[in-house]
Amino acid sequence: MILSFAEENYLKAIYHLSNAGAVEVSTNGIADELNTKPASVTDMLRKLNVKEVVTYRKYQGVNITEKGRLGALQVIRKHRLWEVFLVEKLKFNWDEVHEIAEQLEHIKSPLLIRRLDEFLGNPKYDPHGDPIPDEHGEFKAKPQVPLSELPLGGSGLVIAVKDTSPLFLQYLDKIGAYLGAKIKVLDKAAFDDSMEIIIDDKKTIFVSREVSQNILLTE
Amino acid sequence: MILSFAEENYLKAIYHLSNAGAVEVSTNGIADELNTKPASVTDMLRKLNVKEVVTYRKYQGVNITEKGRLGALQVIRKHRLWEVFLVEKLKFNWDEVHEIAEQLEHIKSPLLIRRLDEFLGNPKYDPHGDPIPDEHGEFKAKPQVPLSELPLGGSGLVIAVKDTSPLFLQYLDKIGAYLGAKIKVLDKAAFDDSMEIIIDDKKTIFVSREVSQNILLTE
DNA sequence: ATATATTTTTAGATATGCCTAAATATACTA
DNA sequence: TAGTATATTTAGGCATATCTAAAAATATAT
Repeated sequence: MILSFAEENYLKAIYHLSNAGAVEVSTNGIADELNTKPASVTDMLRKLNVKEVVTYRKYQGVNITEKGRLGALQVIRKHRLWEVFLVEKLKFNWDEVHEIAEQLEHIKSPLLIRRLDEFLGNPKYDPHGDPIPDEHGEFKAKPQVPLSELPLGGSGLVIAVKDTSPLFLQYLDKIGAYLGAKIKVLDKAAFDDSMEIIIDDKKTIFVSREVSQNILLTE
Repeated sequence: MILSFAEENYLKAIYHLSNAGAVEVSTNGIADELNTKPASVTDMLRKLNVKEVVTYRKYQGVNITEKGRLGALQVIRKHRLWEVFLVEKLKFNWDEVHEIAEQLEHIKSPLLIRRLDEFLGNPKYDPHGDPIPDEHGEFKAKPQVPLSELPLGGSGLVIAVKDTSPLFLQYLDKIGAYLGAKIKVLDKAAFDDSMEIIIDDKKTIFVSREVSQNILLTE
């Protein structure tokens, strides 16, 4: 099945939205995710429906099919492998790789990806802690808990980040909250859900709810 | 200056045709090179003319401008660096890399290319012996003589290949005419321009004019 | 349950990049 | 140099992917 650039991006967006809550994905939600207009989404959904990567009935939202899920996972696999390459081999920082990987993920060559995977030593996680699907779309996600849900006194290791925008990642660099860092909750403020945490038993800081929701930990 | 995928491909084709003979490039020549129709070329030439990467007056052929030449060289730089990456790092054979590099050459990120160049150790030549332009479009081509022009008894080292199609490269692999191999002309047949050669003082074979024109040597 | 608000779709454009068929300009040749 | 062949351009379409504005369907709230 051959998908265009644009089709791959829509599919990926629908996959992500499916996982982030309801199975039913809305036209507006996709438009938001992709910074396009709802009218454009409607057009594309009809095309994706014909290709049987989603099931779509107008006004009824859209569901990704198994075929679509596997297609999306292949694009995600490529994206994450390229991110590993950029960080591990080309010495990019983790906040610089997303945009470039958005381009690289559309390169069509199964052999290239197999060789790249090998060259990188078959990594299982990308620089943001997200799991890399294998050739069959299989992956194992480690159990992840947002920092925001930790109880007072609770602790865990940073295993992934939800928001991968440069600004957020740069902030994490600044406070030293790298992947693998240990975070312990010292205090929680009920009124705004901010918390005081200590990173690697060294640095004590306050983080807002916005931040604590986007840091994922293993227990 | 931002060029589209298609614009970059046209520019590259025009650059190659400019170098391979006349400065004036023909509409049909470009159509041939890109496997498109002359009518499509005419459309594109008008666009490229507006962007000032070529000078074009209808029925008068087209010339690449300095701005266009530099643009083309950047695409060529990316193409050749990716080819080095594919062969040196991902263990592709030299006949497998062209198509993939055709895709990779359009990735937009100056920083990526700078880092890739560094990672590869600033290579000066690609896997087919072609020089890699630097960031300013500068490169030094070694003097190249087609095998077909060598006199009887003459010899040289394979420094590049003109035809980079998989079939030709596989043929060269088969006869052992890798980059760096020594070739000596043992006999020349005037009637069909075929020749008998010896490769690395070991293997004697006959090659047609078609082949000898596409093997480039240093003297 | 009816009115209002929101979401989604349709209709009609636009831009890119390609095509075929026909017209026109240039080149070649007798 | 006239006539033919070749090269090039124009005209009109098509597909993809986007948009705005308006219409239609669905959701919500009193």
